[in-house]
Amino acid sequence: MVARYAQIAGELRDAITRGEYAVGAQLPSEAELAVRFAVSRGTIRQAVAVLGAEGLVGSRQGARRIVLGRERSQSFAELHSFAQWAWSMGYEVGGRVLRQRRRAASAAEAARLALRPGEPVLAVLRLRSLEGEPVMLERTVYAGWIAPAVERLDADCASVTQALHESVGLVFAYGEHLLDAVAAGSEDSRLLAVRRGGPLLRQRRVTTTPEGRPVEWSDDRYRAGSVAFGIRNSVDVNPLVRQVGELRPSP
Amino acid sequence: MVARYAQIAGELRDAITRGEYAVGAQLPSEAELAVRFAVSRGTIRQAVAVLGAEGLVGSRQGARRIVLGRERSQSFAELHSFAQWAWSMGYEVGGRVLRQRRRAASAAEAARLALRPGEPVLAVLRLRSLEGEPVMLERTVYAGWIAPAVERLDADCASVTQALHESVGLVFAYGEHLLDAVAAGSEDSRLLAVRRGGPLLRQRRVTTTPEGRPVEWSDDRYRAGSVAFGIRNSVDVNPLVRQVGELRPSP
DNA sequence: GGGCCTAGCTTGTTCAGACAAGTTCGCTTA
DNA sequence: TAAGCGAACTTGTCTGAACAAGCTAGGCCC
Repeated sequence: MVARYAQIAGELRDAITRGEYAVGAQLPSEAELAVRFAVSRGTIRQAVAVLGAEGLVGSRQGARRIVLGRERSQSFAELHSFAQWAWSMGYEVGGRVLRQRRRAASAAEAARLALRPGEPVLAVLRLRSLEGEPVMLERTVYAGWIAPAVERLDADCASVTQALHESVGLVFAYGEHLLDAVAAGSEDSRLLAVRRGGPLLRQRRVTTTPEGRPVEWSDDRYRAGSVAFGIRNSVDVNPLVRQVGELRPSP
Repeated sequence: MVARYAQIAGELRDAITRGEYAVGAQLPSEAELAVRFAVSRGTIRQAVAVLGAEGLVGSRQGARRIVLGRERSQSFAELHSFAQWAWSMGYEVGGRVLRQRRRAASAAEAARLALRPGEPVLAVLRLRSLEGEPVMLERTVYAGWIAPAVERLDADCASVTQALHESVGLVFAYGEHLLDAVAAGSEDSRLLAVRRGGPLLRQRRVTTTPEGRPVEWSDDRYRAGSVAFGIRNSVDVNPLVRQVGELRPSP
């Protein structure tokens, strides 16, 4: 059972993607759409709000909505799961666990995962590849309560997200991401086959269940040029934030 | 005149920031808030929707909303304008134009700026510093129609955004960003005082007016460690997208 | 022709009510 | 004790209405 406003949002999104409404063109008025879809104006507003949040259309009071772009934005699952993302694009994806061990959470890890320092966590090092080439190195710390389920997985399990969903019904719902660039360390350079000190795109992230319980804290490093992250924002909705790193890198 | 729902969103956001509602705690129910603020439930829903879009609270049907984080997210202006961001954090900021010239738009630039190839654009190279240290190199291409206003600015104008707003009333409303890591080129390394081939965080972006007219296309490169970009997302609202770069870097 | 002004259109805000769907928790039952 | 059930609560969806505020285009006047 999909909500009516979501169906309408889908139809409008498809129309935009098909080019029926060109970039820069105007969308029909809310009243017009309400008649066309035989719903109230409130439902139409919910539908176009979805498109607004996706950055596909913009709006100004008094003027008709305009189309800003036509690319479909990814689902949360596609962003969270490297494998699901690669599959959706038709790429061949690989993954291999290189190291896995239990240990006590550091202070920083405990804070990220809402644990007490010293509580057990599971640290995993995974190498991800795309079309056979190593592309990303994933250093993940799982909260102790999910560790047994992770340990039961195959070492070359492609989609951990999907496997955990199927085995224990775990669902990820919220994420917090920090993107920056770092120099490849010796382990990074060896495993990703890049020059030591060369550029890597780093994505640090915490992922949380629908109940707000943090599950994992990860440091993912992508080979430069292999992937980029995209974001659309506006005056009304700006999820992107710039933060200072360390101004003076410690020697 | 600020909308009532925005006021309520502000009060709730402040309460969360103050720690009145701890991370992981529940928010009062919509009905309760409606009584407390003496508005209808619809208005309360708009208010909490704002907090949801900011990633501060999460919600599931049937259960009370929970607090996910407490940091205030930045305004569009703070993200867009390097200077306004630095000022808001109390840092000293500097900017200097190193090169500026008019030329014809390349095919790629024309596509980004919704121009025809060959139409005139203004290319500017700016060095940005924080606390006296060079931190970011900004290569911006302005659409021809705004070029005269940009050329009238001082070479060491700190906030171009603010200056253009004051001089010609230009307002930025939408942005599209692409984040990745690149190796420092020779010009990059000289101006940012980093090793050639070392890591830089690259932010490529297009900014657009409220009418949907693209104004500038920029390639900003940050010294590694100086800044990071943060994003919160969820199953319901996911503005972040992962994209492939070039899988095989051209030799 | 050019500028001003207004009428009509369009989006933004708010309300009140109704029902659907999911969660929580205490009570009952095996 | 443990599982199952259901009532009360809470968020999600949708309607219809009204007014506010901003934009646009066409007509009018100079």
